[in-house]
Amino acid sequence: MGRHSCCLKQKMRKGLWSPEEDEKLYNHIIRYGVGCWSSVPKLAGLQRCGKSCRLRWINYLRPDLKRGSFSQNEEDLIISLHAILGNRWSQIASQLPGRTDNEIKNLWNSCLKKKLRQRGIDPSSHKPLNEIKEEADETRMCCSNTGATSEELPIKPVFDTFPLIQIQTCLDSVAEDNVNIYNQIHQTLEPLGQKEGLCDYNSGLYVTERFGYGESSSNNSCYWNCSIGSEMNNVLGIEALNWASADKVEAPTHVQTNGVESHEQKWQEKQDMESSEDYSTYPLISLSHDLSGTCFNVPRCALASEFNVDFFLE
DNA sequence: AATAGCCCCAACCGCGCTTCT
DNA sequence: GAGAAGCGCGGTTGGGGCTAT
Repeated sequence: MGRHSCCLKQKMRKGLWSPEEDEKLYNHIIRYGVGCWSSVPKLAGLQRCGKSCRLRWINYLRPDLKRGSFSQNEEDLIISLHAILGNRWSQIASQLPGRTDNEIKNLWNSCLKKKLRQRGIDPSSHKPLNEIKEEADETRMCCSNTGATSEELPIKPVFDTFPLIQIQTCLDSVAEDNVNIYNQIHQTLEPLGQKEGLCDYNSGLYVTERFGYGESSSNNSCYWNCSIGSEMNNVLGIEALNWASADKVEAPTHVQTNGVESHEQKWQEKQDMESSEDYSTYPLISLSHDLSGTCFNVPRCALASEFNVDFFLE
């Protein structure tokens, strides 16, 4: 793999962008769109690598960028999201319209970490600092009792703080006024993350929205797309699917397998007619055998009711 | 006024993943 | 299937501005 071929070429300009360069890049993208980044500098008449152009556009030139300092609400939202997502700056940025991952990363490293420490909170774990200290003391005690150093102790699997579900939804509607977002997300998802066997986040079940990075949507009816990786069963076994409840899907799921639709329509009918049909009777485990590559489209409202997190709904 | 230290932020770097050939 | 190319992400760096001495 190595470095980009464009970066190996000589005579590429580096460092700060001049206003002329900005203008060239801006005009080019406004007129022709991005297309292939590696060809952008040549077409725009710039002596920069495509990567540099991409970065400049995303972090500075994009017309939808919000300028100015972060509001208190934005800062609170970043802290809340960081508690769940960790250093996934691009995912955090996708919840803050007009803000870039770089900007948020810089804010975190320069200000928010400091603020949290001042409040007595450890910025990496989001736990009270005294709690962290107690844990460290316990570890030290344990080490001294066994005669082992902390490095020699058996390694307990470390799990991502944001298991199973990557929520990439546009929270613009709540960013300004939902002060309880952290508690809602955290209280709901933390128990899931704590369950054993639920924690292969990359190969397991994940949820993303259909729209991608940098895009936002006010479309309330969009679905979360839950894909089950082919390695799911290998890595986790059948228990991995017990993610929402012990043995059932409490929320209605729309399952598309080989183009065959199933529950979406029923869900809609239920919504429309307040049908009394009980969807909790669909056992999830029974679906688990041939789900490799299967795509679940879970209505957002269904997850909202499942997780009791009302910010999912606008 | 000079300068040392700190802070902030734009930009670079390296790596992993995806797509293309 | 393998290698190359492209893209995106997170970590890091370096320079400019501000402040304290």
